[in-house]
Amino acid sequence: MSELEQYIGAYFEGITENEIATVASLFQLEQLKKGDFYLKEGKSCDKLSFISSGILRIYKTLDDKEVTQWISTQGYFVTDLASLIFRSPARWSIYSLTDTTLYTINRTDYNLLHTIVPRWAEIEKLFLAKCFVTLEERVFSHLSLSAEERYNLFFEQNRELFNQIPLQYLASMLGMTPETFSRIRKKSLR
Amino acid sequence: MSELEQYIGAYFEGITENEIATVASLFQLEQLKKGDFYLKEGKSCDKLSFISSGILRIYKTLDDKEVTQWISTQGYFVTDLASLIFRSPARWSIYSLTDTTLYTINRTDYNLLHTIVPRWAEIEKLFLAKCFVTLEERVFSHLSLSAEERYNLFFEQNRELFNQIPLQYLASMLGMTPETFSRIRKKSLR
DNA sequence: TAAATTTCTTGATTTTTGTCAAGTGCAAAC
DNA sequence: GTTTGCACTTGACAAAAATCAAGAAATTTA
Repeated sequence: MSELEQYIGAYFEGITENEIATVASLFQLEQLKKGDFYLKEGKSCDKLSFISSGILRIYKTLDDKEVTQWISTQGYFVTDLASLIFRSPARWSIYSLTDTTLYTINRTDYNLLHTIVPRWAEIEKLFLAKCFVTLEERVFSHLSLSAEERYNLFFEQNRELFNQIPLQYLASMLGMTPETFSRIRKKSLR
Repeated sequence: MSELEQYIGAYFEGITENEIATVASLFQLEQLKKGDFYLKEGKSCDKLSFISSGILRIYKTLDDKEVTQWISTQGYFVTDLASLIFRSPARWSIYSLTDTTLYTINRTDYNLLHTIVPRWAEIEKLFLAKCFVTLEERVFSHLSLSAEERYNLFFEQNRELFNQIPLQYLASMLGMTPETFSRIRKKSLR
C-alpha cells in the first residue's frame, strides 16, 4: 500500500481498501521547488493536494503586510476550499518553503469521486467536520489565550517545525509579531 | 412553505421541494425560556437545531472566566458539531439569552437524512464547507485586525445585536474585555 | 570563501489592551 | 416605589504586545 493510500485510509474513516485504491489512482504526482507557487490569490484553485513531503505556507497579502494563515506539512491536505468548491477567486496564496512533493487531484476528478466511491460525500463530510472543529478550537485559542500561551501550545504540538522554516511565519500564523515571538522563544528556551 | 422549509431551501443549495418537505418534517418544535440551557458542556449533544426566533449564547467555562465562542440568532443552525457527529463530550454550553423558538432534529433522524434525501451528504458537505470558510475568515480576523477593527467589522455586519443582548458577551466573542469593548464603543458613537 | 541577503535578536519606546476598583444607570424583584 | 442585582462606564495603573532601529547570526549566492 502506497504512502498516499495509507494516508487516505487514515483520513477518511470507514473507506474500504478497494475505494482507497480507486481514489488514490486519481491523484497525480506534483513536484514543487522551494519558492514555487502552488496557488496565487485571486486565481481559481482547481485542485486539491496531499502533501507527501515538504512544507507549504498559506498566506494573504494586505496593503502593508503579509499574514500567514497556516503552515502545511507532510500528511496535510492543501487547497483553497472556497475556490475549489464554490469557484470563487482564491483568497490565499500558497507557496513552498522547501522542495515539496504533492499528490494532486484536479477539480474534475475530485467532483467525480462520489460516483466512484458511493460513500464519498459522507466520508468527505466527516473529514470537513473534523476540519471545522479544529478551526473552532483555533478561534477559541485567540479568544482565551495570550500570545505566550498560544506559542507554548503550538510549540508542544509542532516542535519539529521550529527548526525547519523562518520563524516569522510561525509568528504571523500565531497572531503576533516576529519580535514578540522571539522574546517568548528566548524565555521558553531557558 | 413554512419558515423552516424556506430556510432549508436557502441553506442547502440544490435541494428539491420534495426533499425540503421531507427534511422539514423530521424537525420538532422546541421552545426555550430565557435562561434555559440548550446544551451543557460535557454532556452529549444529540440534536441539531434551527433557530426560528431568539438568541443563543455558545460558551465555555474556564477556571477563571467564561469565554463566548459565538452568539447565534434567527436563521442559524446550532449544535455542538463534534459531539453530534463524533459523539465526543460537548465542548460548549449553550443557553438562551431571550425566549427562543427552535426546530430540532435528533441524532437518530439526522443520521437517517441521507437515506431519505439521496443527495443529503453532498448537500451537507457544501454546507459544512461554507461553515469552514466562515471560520477561516474569523481566524484571519484575529491574525490581521486590532480589537477596534474587529469591533467595527462586526458592528457593521450585526448592528441589531448591539441593543438586544449584554455587550460583555459580544466583547468576549470578539476576543476583548468588556472594558476595552466599552471604550471602543464610546469612540465609535462619536 | 567572501559577499550579499535574509532572518533573528535586542533595546528603547509607544501603543494597545487588560486589570482593578469605584461609581452610574437601569431593570427586575420585592 | 424602594431595593437589589446586573451591566456598563470610567479612571488610574499595569501588563502585553507592537513599533522602530540597530546590529548579530544564519543562510544563500556569487
